[in-house]
Amino acid sequence: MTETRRGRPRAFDRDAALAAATRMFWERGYEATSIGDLTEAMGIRPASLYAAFGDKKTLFREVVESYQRTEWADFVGRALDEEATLYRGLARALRAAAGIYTDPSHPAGCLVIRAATNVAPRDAEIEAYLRDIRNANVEAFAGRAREAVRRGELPDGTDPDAVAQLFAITLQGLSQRAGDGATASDLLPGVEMILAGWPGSRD
Amino acid sequence: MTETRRGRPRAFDRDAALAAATRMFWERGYEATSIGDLTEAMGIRPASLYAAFGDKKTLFREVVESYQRTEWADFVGRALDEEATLYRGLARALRAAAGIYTDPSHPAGCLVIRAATNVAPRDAEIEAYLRDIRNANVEAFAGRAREAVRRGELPDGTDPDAVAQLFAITLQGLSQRAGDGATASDLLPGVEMILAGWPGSRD
DNA sequence: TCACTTGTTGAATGATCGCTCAAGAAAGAA
DNA sequence: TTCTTTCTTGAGCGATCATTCAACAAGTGA
Repeated sequence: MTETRRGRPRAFDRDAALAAATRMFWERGYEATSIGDLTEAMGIRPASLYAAFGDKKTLFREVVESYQRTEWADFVGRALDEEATLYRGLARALRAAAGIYTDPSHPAGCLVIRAATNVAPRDAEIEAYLRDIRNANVEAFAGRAREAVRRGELPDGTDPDAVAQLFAITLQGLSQRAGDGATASDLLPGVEMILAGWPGSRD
Repeated sequence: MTETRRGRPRAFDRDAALAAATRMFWERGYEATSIGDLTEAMGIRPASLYAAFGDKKTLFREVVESYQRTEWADFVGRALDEEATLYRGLARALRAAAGIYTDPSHPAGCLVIRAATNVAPRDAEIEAYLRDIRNANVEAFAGRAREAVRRGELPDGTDPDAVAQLFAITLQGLSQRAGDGATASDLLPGVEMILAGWPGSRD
């Protein structure tokens, strides 16, 4: 029972505008993207942006939330969820990251990792917002690793936190290297070398 | 034969001011550090900064050059130069990075890796300046790895570029994790797991 | 002593920042 | 038609940005 909207209808596609904003933030980061950059990319004027999305910080949070639901970010969680063992999930995620982070059809690397690294004090909450997401992801990796140790997928005494940090270090490093122009074929052999150190079974 | 300086002498210690500027840029990055932030940290006024260091970009380049000569950045090259084998140099550098990047006595991570990642188009040359340094370092790693393969330190068929990317991915990932608040004891076990995959001799 | 050189001071430059507002336009409701 | 609601437009807000300038201060050289 959706009521008919009163008042003048929006003249632009909200989802398309959000996608354009996502691309800008992904490419330049939060602070380096100005409202002027956004309105130009979205094809609207400032007052329309503020009416439809709130202020810049609110828009950015909505961008991040929608980004995390896309395949460009969700591939990690899906790999860990869908594969039967931790090694398979982790290996699939890291190999996929080498491809996705360097895919030329969109900005390099991961938006959550890259978009708010150098930030003035006035935007410290945005920096913390992304950092909290990243650290929560590391904690989720550690939980998955503890489960794997319990299941006997890893040798006794293997440190689940070490596995989680290995994973986080590699993912964040891949994102950085992609931002520096590395290609998938540059990164994949490095990923394979890292996977070679895996302590347990590869099944 | 240093001539005596004519004119009014400088009222501040240029090296100390440069160190203060380094700290600011290291902590916040290039764009998020304003001239006002710098003059406050350096204890001087804008006109003195411009007289002594040129404009913001020139100051930043001098900061980066002096930073690279410090132990906080030079430890990588020294590890690779001083150790007899590539593995030893690489292992020493990565273990040291886990400690140095998280050392609470200075800002987290590496200035060259972190200080210009989200940058507006007007400062694209600064972004490129640091990226070129990083990519030149990767190329230097690859050269060192080619030499190691030639020397027989690594199994036949080992890809020197893969070794270089493994090294770069890990270093840049460590810098990122340190920026997110990870400690040395968080990161070291992850480093050890990565080193465990090394294909050749550990000597 | 006086010219010359260099550094410091405080104010001010134009540009850009995120954001807002008054006026008008386009829809449904009465 | 007229009222109400919502959106768009274009102009403009104060704040902050990097940078500069004229006036003054503190040294050296003659």
